[in-house]
Amino acid sequence: MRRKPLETPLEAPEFATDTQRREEERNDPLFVNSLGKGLAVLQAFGSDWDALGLREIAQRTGLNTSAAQRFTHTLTQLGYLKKDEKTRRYRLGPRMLSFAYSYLRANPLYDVAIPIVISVRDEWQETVNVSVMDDTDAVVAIRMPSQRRINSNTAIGRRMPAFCVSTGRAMLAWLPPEERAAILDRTDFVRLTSHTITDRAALEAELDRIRQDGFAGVEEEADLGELAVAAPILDGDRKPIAALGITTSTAYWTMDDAREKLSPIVQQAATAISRSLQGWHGF
Amino acid sequence: MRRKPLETPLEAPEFATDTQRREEERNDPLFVNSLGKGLAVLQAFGSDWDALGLREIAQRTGLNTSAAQRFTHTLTQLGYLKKDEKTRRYRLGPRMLSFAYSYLRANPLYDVAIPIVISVRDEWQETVNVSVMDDTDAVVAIRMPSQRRINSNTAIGRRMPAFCVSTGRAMLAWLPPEERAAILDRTDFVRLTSHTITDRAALEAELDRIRQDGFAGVEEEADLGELAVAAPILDGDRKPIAALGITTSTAYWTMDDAREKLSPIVQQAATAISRSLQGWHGF
DNA sequence: ACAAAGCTATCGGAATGCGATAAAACTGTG
DNA sequence: CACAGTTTTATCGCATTCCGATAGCTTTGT
Repeated sequence: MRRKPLETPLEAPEFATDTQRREEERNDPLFVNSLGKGLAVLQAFGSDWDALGLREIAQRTGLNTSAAQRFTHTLTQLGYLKKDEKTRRYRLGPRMLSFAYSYLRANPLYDVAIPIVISVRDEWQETVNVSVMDDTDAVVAIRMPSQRRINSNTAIGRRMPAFCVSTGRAMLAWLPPEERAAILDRTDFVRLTSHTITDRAALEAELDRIRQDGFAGVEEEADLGELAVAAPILDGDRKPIAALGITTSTAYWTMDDAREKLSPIVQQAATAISRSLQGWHGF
Repeated sequence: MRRKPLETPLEAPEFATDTQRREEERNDPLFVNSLGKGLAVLQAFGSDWDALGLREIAQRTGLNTSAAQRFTHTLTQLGYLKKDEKTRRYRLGPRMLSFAYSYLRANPLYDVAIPIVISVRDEWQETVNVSVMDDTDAVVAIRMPSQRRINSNTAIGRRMPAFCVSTGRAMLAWLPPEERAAILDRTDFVRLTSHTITDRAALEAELDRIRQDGFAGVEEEADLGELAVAAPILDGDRKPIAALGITTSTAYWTMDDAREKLSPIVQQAATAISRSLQGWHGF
């Protein structure tokens, strides 16, 4: 509500996909609709700030009031939603955080990456994060913000289109060609800032360059004033399962400086993590 | 394995997670069972490390194979689970992280707490976290680990019984008496270490002391070798909605030192956050 | 104060999820 | 490599469970 809506993306379209997908899956006999709808209700809280009323939930999910009623009721009973009895509005409950815990604990990446992320952050006083791939998006899995660039709208779990962020590009660049192509086929090349590369051919050329350089550098393509470099984290099969990036401000760094000083850091950190991840195979 | 169909199949399906609650909700006409079961499947991944097979999921959730099949299928379709086609086992997908993001972004606590948490951590080189209350548990919402005490089994979303951790006690101590009592009634006073206070009367006395002191200090009651102090974060109604704590090691600190030096820090930080949270009312 | 909007409660009907079962795909053992 | 044991996938008829319309109730706004 009080956040600058500059050129930052207002991520609305996430639910639209769910709706149409549900439409297709109508005659999948194994698909449990009720579950899909219930989860859609949780997703409806996606990127919004304040609590939602029943009516709003119904609108966002495309459910009718009765259905929204049943699902919010169920989710509240189970502790996933909290209801303010006074305003009769709903919020996500802290239980939602525990899903993140389960994910992180199950992933050996977390254990090995955390100490390295911390030491890089402390040494360079810059924000460090590790992201993983989810379909066409890069999702932040670990984040250690620096004092001078906190940017509280980026937190663990934030998803950004992979094609325009440094960690995403690092992963894309190391993907086998056919997988890369498949993801780019599905990608919506949204222009998040005036600097965003939205031409697929140009992006593919950039990815090849990244692969040669050993790291990805991105300047103001996702957020204005932001400059980031990232390197891929590879599993036992040499497939990119994550990427480690340093995010900083154009106020402090030029891309040339970052290439020279920051890129060796992220490469070194990422390969150190990769080394510890031999024997692990992502899906 | 097949069951003998000789006996009359009186309501067999029961939830491993919460059997009794399910029993009550049996005749709640608004409760959507399919959603509850689907979420139980996600919870089944809770505290376990490696991927789960269909059979294991069925066992943990108390669902039969068919049901487990339908729910894993649905969750996989929607991207919440990832399936390894080779081993046919399931893992949580990165999408689970996004729930945490939604929760954090919706909570004004995050924005105001993050900078303060960071500066305390950097100044004192100690692990700082902010936890919130969920029923009888304290759940970590923000965590900035220090170099020397990383403890990767504590991460965002970890839930611990409130009664035996510093942040939990800080919140309990500032709760209105009847709410405090209600929570303690439901609490299972497990002995996590030999130091854990498991006597309710003793705990209540300690909570009163905490209330007077203005902070909670806990030594080795949840984890051996760990020492922590915490202070409550209050909303506009002066109700505790969270707590800020410093977690450190008994190798570096004695409780006396911590009381003297660390407790003013957490109290100061927590009140600073509380001040910014005037006008906010938790549920 | 009075509408209008939003939320809660109820209910009959039928679509949808249920669970048994069988086939298929692995796993392990000699 | 055959064979038994186990886990996963696929199919299907039936009844349970979810659906959505509706009406009554509570809050909000002017």
